[in-house]
Amino acid sequence: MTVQRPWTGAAFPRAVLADGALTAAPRLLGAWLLHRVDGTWRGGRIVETEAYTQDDPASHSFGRRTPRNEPMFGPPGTAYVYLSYGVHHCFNVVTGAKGDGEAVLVRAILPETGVEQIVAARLWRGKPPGLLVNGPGKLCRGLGIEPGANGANLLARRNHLRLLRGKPVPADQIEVTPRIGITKAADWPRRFVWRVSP
DNA sequence: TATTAGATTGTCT
DNA sequence: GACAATCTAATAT
Repeated sequence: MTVQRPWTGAAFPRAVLADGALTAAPRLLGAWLLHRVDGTWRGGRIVETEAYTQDDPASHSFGRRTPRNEPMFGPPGTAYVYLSYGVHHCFNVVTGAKGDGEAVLVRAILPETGVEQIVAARLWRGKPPGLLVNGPGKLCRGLGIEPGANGANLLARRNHLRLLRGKPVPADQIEVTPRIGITKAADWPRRFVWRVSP
């Protein structure tokens, strides 16, 4: 089934995000992430997430509150975008109550609208990328998410960067694994993947 | 096919 | 000054 105009859907429920990153991360699978660039919506359903909480040594919010991690302490539904390795940007959905330093890193989506633009944006030295936008850096490049989106409200209807409610993914289709690319708390099972089974 | 090195810059110590 | 929630291309096998 293909949804023709996903951007007309309802915003993702704020209450789920307010419940915290550990609850929200699996619930965000199947939700729609959409970004309007030059009048065209790019996006698709989220298929991979990671949870980061304040008591987590791997989280940017671990320890003290700084200018960089400030958005993570904002209200649920806020966007947190940061520069990774001086090269890539990564996109998070802030969770927990305002004042809690929590977020869910969105690592991958299934491109379902604006696919041509996504593919074009990901061109790298003339080589065409695969269809699945897997990897947080590639996701931001493909969707055109930039630092300007940092702190934006993802649940506001008029925004260009939006998070919409999707059909919840059954628990038996969710795989839980350790997170990718971290050195601290590397064995914590806080990565959630929507196992796309045929 | 698997492993490794290099890019590149904001942030915090 | 060290390091990082990554990605790509090159090299080795």
